[in-house]
Amino acid sequence: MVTTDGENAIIRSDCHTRRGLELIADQWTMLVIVALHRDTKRFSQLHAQIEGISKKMLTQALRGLERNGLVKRVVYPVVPPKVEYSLTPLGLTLIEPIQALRAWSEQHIEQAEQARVVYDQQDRKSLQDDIIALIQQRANGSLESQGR
Amino acid sequence: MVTTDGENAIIRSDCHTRRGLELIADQWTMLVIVALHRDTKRFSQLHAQIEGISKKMLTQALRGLERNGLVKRVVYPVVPPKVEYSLTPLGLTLIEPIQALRAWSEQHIEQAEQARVVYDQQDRKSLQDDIIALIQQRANGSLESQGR
DNA sequence: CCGTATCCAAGGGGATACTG
DNA sequence: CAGTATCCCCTTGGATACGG
Repeated sequence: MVTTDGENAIIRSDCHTRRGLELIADQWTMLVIVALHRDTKRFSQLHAQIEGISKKMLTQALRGLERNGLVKRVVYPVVPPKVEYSLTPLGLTLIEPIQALRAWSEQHIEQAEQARVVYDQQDRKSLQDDIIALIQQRANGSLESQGR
Repeated sequence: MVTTDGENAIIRSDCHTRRGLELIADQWTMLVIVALHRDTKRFSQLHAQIEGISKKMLTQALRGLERNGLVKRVVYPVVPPKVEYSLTPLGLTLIEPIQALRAWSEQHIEQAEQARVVYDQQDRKSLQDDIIALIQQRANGSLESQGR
């Protein structure tokens, strides 16, 4: 009996994939990398460019990227302060896989969101059904107690 | 004056990329997709295969994937219950970009983690320096108050 | 300008027990 | 087996104020 098995291997918590995901698998980190694609940027530029990110979250994402050698941080000792962020050579290697994700989003996100609409409609529908069934039950209950 | 500008465009909260990231950019979802790569799997199989995931988190990830049309859920009305999960055609299209991330991890994760060790060492070092400086300050302080 | 420090409300997520 | 429900702690993340 031949078991290729590769598909059923345990995805260990210390496998390369998971350690990789720990670095970038959140809502902000990949966006910061996208924003730094090609250009060096200042903190305030990034903050303005990524809609909705707070300073706290931006700082957090940048620190994580810097810590893992994906982003370089350069402080200019001037007043007012000036700090520039850029991708390191290692950080640049992430552009390709992230672009793949962006391309997927361009092509497929609408289909996924349409599926979601259908799913949520079904959800609401069965919720309604449940409520109707519940009302039926209660109605029967009061009829019974009236009957006795 | 020519401004290509493409690099400085605002990353809007409703752009395709961000809507795509909302679907999969967390610690578990992509792993579930990886686990379902090729094979249909039962809930318990997935739970066993993805080390460290709780039933709650697995359920949550699967519901999200199902909701967005990336995973198909089939319930067999038998005792004991049996539920099978598999990637939809749409879900299958995600394999490629995710494989790109896995490949990146294989190639680069060690370099990133080495950078992290260096970064953390520097952190500890400057913390030590700060403590030393603090002790110096206090020592000077007590000398001054003694002097008077 | 580029953050850090602090406070605080909201929710994430584990442990456990329970159901069909 | 495949979840759901509940409790509860602890983290997350926004708002605000402050510091270099």
